[in-house]
Amino acid sequence: MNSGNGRPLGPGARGPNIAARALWGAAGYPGQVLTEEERSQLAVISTVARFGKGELLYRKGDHADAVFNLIGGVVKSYKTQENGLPHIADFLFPDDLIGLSEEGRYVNTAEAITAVSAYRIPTPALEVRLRKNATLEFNVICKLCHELREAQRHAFLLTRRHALAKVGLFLELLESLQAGRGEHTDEIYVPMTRTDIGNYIGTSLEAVSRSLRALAARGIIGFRNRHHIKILDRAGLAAVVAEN
Amino acid sequence: MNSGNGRPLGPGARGPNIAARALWGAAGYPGQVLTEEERSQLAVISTVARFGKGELLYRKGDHADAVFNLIGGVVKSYKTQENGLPHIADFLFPDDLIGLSEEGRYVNTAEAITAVSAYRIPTPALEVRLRKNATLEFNVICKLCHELREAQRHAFLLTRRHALAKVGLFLELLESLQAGRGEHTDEIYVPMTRTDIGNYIGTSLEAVSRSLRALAARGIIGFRNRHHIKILDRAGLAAVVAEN
DNA sequence: CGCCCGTTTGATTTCATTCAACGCGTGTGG
DNA sequence: CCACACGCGTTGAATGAAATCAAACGGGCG
Repeated sequence: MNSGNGRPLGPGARGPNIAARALWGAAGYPGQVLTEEERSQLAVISTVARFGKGELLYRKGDHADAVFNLIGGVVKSYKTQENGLPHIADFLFPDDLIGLSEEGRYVNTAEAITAVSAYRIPTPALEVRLRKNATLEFNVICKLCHELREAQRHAFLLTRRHALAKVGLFLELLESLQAGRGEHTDEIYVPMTRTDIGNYIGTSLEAVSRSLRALAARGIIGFRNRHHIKILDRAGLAAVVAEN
Repeated sequence: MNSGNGRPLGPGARGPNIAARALWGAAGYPGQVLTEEERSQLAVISTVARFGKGELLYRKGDHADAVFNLIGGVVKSYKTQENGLPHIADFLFPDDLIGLSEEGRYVNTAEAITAVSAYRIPTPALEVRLRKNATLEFNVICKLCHELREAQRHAFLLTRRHALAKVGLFLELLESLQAGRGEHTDEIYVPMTRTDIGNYIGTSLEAVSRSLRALAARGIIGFRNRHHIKILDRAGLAAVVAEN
């Protein structure tokens, strides 16, 4: 089972699953914050949806009638700025929650970068559940804090002046996300295009390309192919990132 | 009463107060998310703390034993990067919640930009309250979503290439925050230094200074003094921001 | 096998950083 | 009461790095 494009579900159970880290508790907090019971509860009110590469999960401004909990695949969340260029706010991976809204409307557009499967959880049912189950709700708070920190890391990355440092930090970010999902860490999976990376780190796609090549030329990273990068010299990478 | 450096408390009641916006509900959602009852509950477990300009509320890495709910004054939340330069993650105003932690440790350092008064809410007591009161908890979720959107706006701002556009967006941001707090909107209060602004928008302090002066030269903004700016030409400002 | 999208590489231009000096206002001490 | 010093802000000139425009390349998919 689970032989499709997705990754295996969490240990045993089926149903929505959320990855986050402890807020105040001890360090040994598991990556998953929902109990089996809660996952089942959420499973009752949710459906599984599938999207092909390039398909939209929703559009900015749409009525926000559901949130999505990714099962497999990668999603980019973006908005288009006044000048027409897109700004990618976030890349989303399995066990992430997506569909943030403001006053009933989605604030970003979500597009599948790869084939995607996700639990679709209608917001009215979710809100009812949340108000009833304080523990579930607390876990959602943990997840939101987690995403808040991610957004702050993103902003932190964007203050780098040199494209080299931005790309380096981006790679470190991707790797840490991958590690956080419990996947192998010997190679970084880079599902998005150079253009997407540029729209995330705030540079032109050419600068992304040049930076990656420069890192490779210095022996800091190596390519298996366009979407699989290996970090060969961690200290060197850290140095590049640090010198801004 | 309330004649000190603080601003008046919310309508009538005393106790912690949180500003946020609706998630899924109707548009007519009030800026304040706590009921009188909840404010009183929180008041029981919290104390009022005061900090002078330049004083630290807490340091990055400290054991996170409390969160703060600002009553009056302005706080900057920052971390120092590898190269030694500070990055300001956030400016915090009255009714904001501050003291985000990861696994029991503060992730940023918080410093008072002006004289500050704040409710200090110990985390253990808060967690107990949250787990008991689902509505209170739901409101905290609203607040966190709000802050998440703010962080994404920050990242959005940081992708601007030209310092002029960054400063313009920063002014619009300050103004919208001010409006969200229900204060007058005819003049923007800019409590932070040029250096702080630079550390927030990712430019040198000189670029901030030059950009502000350029905006003034174009008649887009006007100065009453260093910390009070008036927007004279909104369309012009929007144009500057839009052309990246 | 050939097309097309994504990527790489190159030359020019532009803007922010950097280093440096000066101005301004405030608070302090003589 | 004045002088000075210090922090903060402004202004100027030179350097450097990325954006932009443009063209060639490669790999994957029909």
